[in-house]
Amino acid sequence: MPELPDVQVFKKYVDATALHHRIRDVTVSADGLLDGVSARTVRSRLEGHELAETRRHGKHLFVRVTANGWLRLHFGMTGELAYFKEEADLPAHARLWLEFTNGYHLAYANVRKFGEIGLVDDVDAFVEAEGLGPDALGLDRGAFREALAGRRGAIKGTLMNQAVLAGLGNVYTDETCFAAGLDPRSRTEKLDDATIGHLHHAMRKVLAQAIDARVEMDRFPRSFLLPSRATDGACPRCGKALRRAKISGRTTYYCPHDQERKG
DNA sequence: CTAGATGTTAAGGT
DNA sequence: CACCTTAACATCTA
Repeated sequence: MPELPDVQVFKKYVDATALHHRIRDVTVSADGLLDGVSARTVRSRLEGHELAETRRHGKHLFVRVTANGWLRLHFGMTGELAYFKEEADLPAHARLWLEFTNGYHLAYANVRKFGEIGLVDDVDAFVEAEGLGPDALGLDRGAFREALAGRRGAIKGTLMNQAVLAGLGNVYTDETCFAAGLDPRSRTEKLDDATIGHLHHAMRKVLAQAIDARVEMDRFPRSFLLPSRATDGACPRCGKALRRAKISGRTTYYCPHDQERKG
C-alpha cells in the first residue's frame, strides 16, 4: 500500500542494502510501466554503475545512479522492493531487477501495472514539471495552510490531491482526519485556522508514527484507524461502529461520533 | 461470478 | 480559467 510512509520505508531499505555496489546486470520486464524510456536505455544507464543515494518526494522514490542521473520509481497500488541473494527469491511480478557484483539483487515488483519506472536528470525539475505539491512531511503549518488556500470541496479530496501536497493517499488521509477528529466531508474552504493547524499536526504525527512502525500493521499505535478497517470496524477511540462511505471517489472510513464536521 | 482494492488521470462539470 | 468529480485503467482476491 504505497503511500508516503511506505515509500519512506522503501527509501530506508535501499539505503541500508543496495547502495555502493557495482551493478553487474539489469533485467527489465516492465511492459507498460516504463515512462518515456526504453528497457534498453534503462539497462545501459544502470549497468556498470552504482546506486549512490536516494530521495523521496510524495510517493515517488528517486535513486541516484553514479554519473548517470536518477532512477525514478512509483509504486502505484501494489509496488514493492526486495533485496535478496538467491535468484529463487525473485518476487512474483518483478518488473525490474539489478544484480550487484556482491551477488545480491534488488527487485522492483508490481502486480498491477499502475506504477512507473523512469529516468530523470534532475529531481526538482521533475517535481516541478509534474506539478506535485510540497512533500507532506516537509512543510510547516504555515506552508500547509498556504497549500490548502483556495481549495474547495471535501477535505478528504484536498488532502489526497498530489498537486496540493504530495504523499497522502486514501489510507493516510483517513488516518489523518481521524487523528484530527475531523469529518472527512468537511469543506476545505470553510475550515478555520485552528482546525487547519490541528490537521497539520495530526498529519505529521500519523506519518511519523507509521514510518516508525515500518508500516507494519501489528506495530501501529492503538490509536490508528487502519487496522480496524480489516477487523471489526469498531472505532479505536469510542468502540462504536465506523462508518464506511464513498467520499471524493474513494471508500472512506470514519467515526461519526469522534469526527466532527466543521464546514 | 461480481465487486472492490492502497494510485493516477482523461473527460466532463461547476 | 481554475478547480473539482467521476469513471476507467490492470490484475488479483474476498
